Amino acid sequence: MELAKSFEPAEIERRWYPIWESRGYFAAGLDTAKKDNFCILLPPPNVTGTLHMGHGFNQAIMDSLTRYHRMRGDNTLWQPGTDHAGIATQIVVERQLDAKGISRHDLGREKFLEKVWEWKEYSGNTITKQMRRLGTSPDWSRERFTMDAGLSKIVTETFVRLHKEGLIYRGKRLVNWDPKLLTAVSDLEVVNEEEDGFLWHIRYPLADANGKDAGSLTVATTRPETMLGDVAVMVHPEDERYAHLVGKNVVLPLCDREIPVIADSYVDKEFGTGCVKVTPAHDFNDWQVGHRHGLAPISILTLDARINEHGPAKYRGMDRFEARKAVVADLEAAGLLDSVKPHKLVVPRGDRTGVIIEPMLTDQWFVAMTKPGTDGTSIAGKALECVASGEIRFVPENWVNTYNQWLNNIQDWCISRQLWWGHQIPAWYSDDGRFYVAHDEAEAYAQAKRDGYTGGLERDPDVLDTWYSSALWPFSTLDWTPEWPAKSNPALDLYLPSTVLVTGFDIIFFWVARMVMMTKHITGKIPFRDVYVHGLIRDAEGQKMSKSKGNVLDPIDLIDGIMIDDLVKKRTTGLMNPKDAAKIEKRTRREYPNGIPGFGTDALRFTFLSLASPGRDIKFDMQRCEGYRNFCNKLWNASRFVLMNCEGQDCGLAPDVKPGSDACNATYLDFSPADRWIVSRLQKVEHEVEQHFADYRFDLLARAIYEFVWDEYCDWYLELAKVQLNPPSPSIPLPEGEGSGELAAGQQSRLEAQQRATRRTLVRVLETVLRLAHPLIPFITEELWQTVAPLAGRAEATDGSRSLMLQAYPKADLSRCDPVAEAWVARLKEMINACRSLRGEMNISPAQRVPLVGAGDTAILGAYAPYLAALAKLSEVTTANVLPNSDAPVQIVGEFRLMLKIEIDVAAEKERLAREIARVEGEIIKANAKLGNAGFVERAPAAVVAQEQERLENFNSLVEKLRVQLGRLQVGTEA
RNA sequence: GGGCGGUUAACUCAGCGGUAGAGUGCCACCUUCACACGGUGGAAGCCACUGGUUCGAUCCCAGUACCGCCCA
Repeated sequence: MELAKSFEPAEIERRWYPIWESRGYFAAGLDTAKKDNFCILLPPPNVTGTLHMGHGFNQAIMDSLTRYHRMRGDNTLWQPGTDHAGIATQIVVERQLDAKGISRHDLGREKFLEKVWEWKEYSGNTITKQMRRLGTSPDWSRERFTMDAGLSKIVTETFVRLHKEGLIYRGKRLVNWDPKLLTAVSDLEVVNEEEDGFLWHIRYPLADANGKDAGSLTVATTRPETMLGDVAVMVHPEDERYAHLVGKNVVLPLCDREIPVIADSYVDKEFGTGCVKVTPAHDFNDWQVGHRHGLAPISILTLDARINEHGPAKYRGMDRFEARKAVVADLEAAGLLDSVKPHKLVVPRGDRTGVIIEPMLTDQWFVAMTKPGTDGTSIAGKALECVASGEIRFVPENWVNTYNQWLNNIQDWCISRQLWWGHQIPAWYSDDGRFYVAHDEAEAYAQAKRDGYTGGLERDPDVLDTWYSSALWPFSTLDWTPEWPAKSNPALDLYLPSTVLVTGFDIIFFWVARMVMMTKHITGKIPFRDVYVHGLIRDAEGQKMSKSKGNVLDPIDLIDGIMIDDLVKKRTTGLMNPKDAAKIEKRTRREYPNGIPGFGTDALRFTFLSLASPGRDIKFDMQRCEGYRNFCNKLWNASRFVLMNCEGQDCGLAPDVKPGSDACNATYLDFSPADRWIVSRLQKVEHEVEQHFADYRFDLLARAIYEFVWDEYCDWYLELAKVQLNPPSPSIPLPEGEGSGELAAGQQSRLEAQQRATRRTLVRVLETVLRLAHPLIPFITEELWQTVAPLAGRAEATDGSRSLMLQAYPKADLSRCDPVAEAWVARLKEMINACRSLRGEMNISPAQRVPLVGAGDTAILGAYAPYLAALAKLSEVTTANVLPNSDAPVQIVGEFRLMLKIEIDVAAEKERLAREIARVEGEIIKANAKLGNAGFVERAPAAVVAQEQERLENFNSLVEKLRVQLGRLQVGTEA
């Protein structure tokens, strides 16, 4: 089959993916006899929409690892699935309903959930379709969803267990409350950011038994409206200014209440007036203070953040911001407002809604993080231990700090959410305030009965934090059972713990730490051995990609390409704030005036992997993507070349011929130093690649492959092979002693043996490269391999029923490294480069062939001659013991001197030589200085000193020859 | 306030105790029979700054500046 002239990815991708999938190549390996098992859990994407660049990046890494281990013959599982993403998904669906003027309450819980399930089907399918476009190879037959029946059952089971152990509890606590969503959220779902605000100084008059004006205390606050819920004023115990007032009362303005002045070291004497109001129901720190001082909190806000019945009648029903204005105005009217100053403060906002989070006193469920369990260790303690002991390893390891720091300061985890979409909490309430945590309603009733309660039970309407079920992912997706380990299955036995978790640092707390905690606590096993933490994909300016900024890229658009109008439309529809549209459109049109060209999946994947340097975020650079698309094209065309030269030819693959065997001798296969060199280099690359996979250094791995293919195989070996396949034309004299003229029969057969060896090397190296690169760029390699492999003797069947996916991954055979051949080629390259740079400096057109005279070992020069002639565009190569006396430019390569026989500008050549002499003299001065330094000679390692001496000798000999050459020019011109 | 990372060519990034690298871009030449998504040659860097350790520092250590992130 003739290959297209250039690589056209679209059709190839469309064709291969269904073949791989339908043939079951992605299926989990369940061979219990194998000792190497490799498993990756897909961080389940949220069913809130579509995949973004971060997913593409994350998945390119995981798929490369999976394909690599699968080819290595390991039992392999890449476990896919999606996350119900409680809040996020509920918001998406609510917004859709909103557009039709319907609220979720209009529908009712049951009907609303039906709508969400519909959305889940749609979104889930979109995501898995996109993953397929990325060429990912998870075991789709094992796809899970966090709200599947099986996973839900495990959620209930763990909840009941933890509750029984006293590690899940219900309590009235101050929690982060989102007044828009009307639900509690966890600490992690609150984003604290500094914003501009004000600091109000308010005077609280001292209460005096006689009713006279006894002065006042001035408190500073950023939230004046919360004063309605004040229960005290506090000062620092060592603050002399206020010491005499501690224990007295002040009158709370606007409210008809007296509150005490207390002393607590929490107060910062230097901040504001050194005098702080205490509002335990609306501030986390004040809650602690109130608790220490036995002050009952007064909650003044309703759940939607309006003043409630505990506030003065005037303010009741006002929104918190409206109330703030009213309170400030009234204080001012009363002459109690001392000052208002601009002030920067940290404002907590809900990460989903952006509204200001209100600390709110509510009944919620919590997981106890630091309370010792029945085995004496807390959940957080276990998570710390797993990492401290080295059972779990972070890559790069500095993330351990982040992990430890968080776990060492962890608060109990609020897991209840006042939402509808999610796992409903398995707790049932009696009419009289008792509750029963059970696997199901029947069990709850049984418990109630034993408890002496015979009335009705009502299930807790709340659902669990979406991360609760995510925390169970490492074992819930493997169909863990409550009876485990008595009842298990092969996947669970083989793949818990999994090998590596590949994730961004943004979810170390949300997800990674919680998986460790829950998996370790419930199963006693760690969830995974390695945590490979990669950076975030940012846009070209280093900005985080977000819909509202309008800088998101869809990985599919980089694969297929997109017209500018479509891109603008995509970026500007469905905005939270439609006002951004104009700005986004302008920016997009400026950045992509012609839209985005399609690069294909392989190029995109290769780009992601190349950019995956550890410990840093990625500014996504489309030009890099273009460069790697070009690389794919290069590989494609190199394959075309090999096929053109090898298809239908004898590629030296007679069945009984193995490298090193007797049959592999000069009469059948005559490998040149160039052949042996490329094979030698190949071993080194294979070796490097193995190391880079083990170290998760995908950037170096991609580069090793890139450089081998382009710089070694294409730029050099293919060019050298052309010489071997097309014997030198008679115009280039053969080395001395071999003569020109008719080839003798023996020479003819030797030539054939050489060409056979060349073809064999061409095709075998290429075939190996395709296997080597397949985990990174699966489509192009598969397509090419189908044609290349039969020629390389790697595939018996040529009907297309075999796949590169199932081939063995190349393994380095370092005994095939060949230093002699490497040195031979290195010197040849030097000579060719020397000729090329001479040509360049002499401004010789690439089209012009020029003659060369070489002086030095004539046998070696003779062997190099045909290669030199072809690669340096020489019309003829002659050898001589002494270079002719001429003005022609000369390059010195080791012991060899190469002269291009051309007419030149003598002045220019003299200048060139002088420049070169100056450069080398500079090096000589540096080397001499070094070697003249007693400290260096005495203390530096002998090898380093010897190396320096050798350099110096080389420079000295070079400069001498250069001077001779320059001298000859001067003599020549003077004569 | 605590912690982490970054600063290397115009851009995006590797690297590393002993000769500073790649891709893209730029300049010149070349449509040579795999590839113009190409070839050959070339220009381009006080490796942020200041000290220290060392025979030797872009690299290790300390500090400074700037940029970014996380936590409180």
